Amino acid sequence: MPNDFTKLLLEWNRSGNTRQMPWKGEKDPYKIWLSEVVLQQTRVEQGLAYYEKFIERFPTITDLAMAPDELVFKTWEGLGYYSRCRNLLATARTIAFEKSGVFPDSYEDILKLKGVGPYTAAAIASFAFGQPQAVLDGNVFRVLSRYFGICTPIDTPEGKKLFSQLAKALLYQDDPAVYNQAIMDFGAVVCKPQQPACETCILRGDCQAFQLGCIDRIPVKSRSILRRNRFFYYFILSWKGGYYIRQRKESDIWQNLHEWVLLERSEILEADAAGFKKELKILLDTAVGEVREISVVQKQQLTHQTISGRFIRVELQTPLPENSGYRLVRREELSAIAFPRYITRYLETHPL
DNA sequence: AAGCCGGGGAT
DNA sequence: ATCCCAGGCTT
Repeated sequence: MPNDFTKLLLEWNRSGNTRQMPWKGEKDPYKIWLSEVVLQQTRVEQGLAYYEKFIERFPTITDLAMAPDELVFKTWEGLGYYSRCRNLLATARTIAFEKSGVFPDSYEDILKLKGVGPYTAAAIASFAFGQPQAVLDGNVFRVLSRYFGICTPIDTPEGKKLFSQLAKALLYQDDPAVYNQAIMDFGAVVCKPQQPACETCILRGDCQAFQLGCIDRIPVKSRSILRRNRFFYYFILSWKGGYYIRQRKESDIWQNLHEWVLLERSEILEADAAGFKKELKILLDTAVGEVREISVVQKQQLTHQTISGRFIRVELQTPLPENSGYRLVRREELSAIAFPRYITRYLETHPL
């Protein structure tokens, strides 16, 4: 027998939830998994086009598993958190080639997949296989903390444990999939982070945060993130119609994506052609050509870093040495290679 | 347990 | 500017 919260939530879902999404009611675990990974820390509106594009290009998990890495990364380009893409591909290959294309159907086995944590495992288990696993995402944290007036920080082990138990206890056993979908829809549409629709909310009579007038202070988070400033100077070196790039490998931002010749500094550098030419010469330990253009300062905000810098176009007079770490690619090849947004944004206004 | 990993939209 | 998003991995 459902409790009051679950009853009210299901009532809202029946009568007041008009939210539509392509994966709603979907039972194919591949599509569920794909949609969930795309949507990790990503708004539905932002992820939607990527989901459609993946399904179109890779209709089955085997299609995805057999695809070249670069095509998959190119499809993911611009969505961010690129480890999701790397793990997506690894898991597709594991399932396609080691599990005969059969998606695991128990929560425990789903949880073992790369890139699949407690939330995604619960989502797949409930949506694709109807299992009684309660999802716990940003929406659920917010809805439950407000409704029950819980001030325990949600980003601590204690908070995670508390909300996990609560979510489990509230789950509608007769239809876990509908319940999970409903609570996330409710959090996204009604119990929003800012300016929630309390005036029309059918749960407000029992909502502790609303009754106490502290909606805007719940959920509570313990730590605040601090950002560091980094300064990237990208040299776009051209040689005989080609351009030098490399793939980022270090454990740093934008892993697996490509970039131009990078000079990183701890401060902003002026648009000084002679200065940049000198820096480049030191960086590559080789003669360099003419500096054609230096861009204005471009800035991008990441979660833990603020990237600022310039793009410097240089026409080489000799090719780079073989051991430079960079490879020469033709201009036409660049459209198949994945770059971080910081670079594609520049290219939008400064085509090669 | 804390820190790190993108990009975009809303406020 | 700040917050947050259908979180998960690494250290």
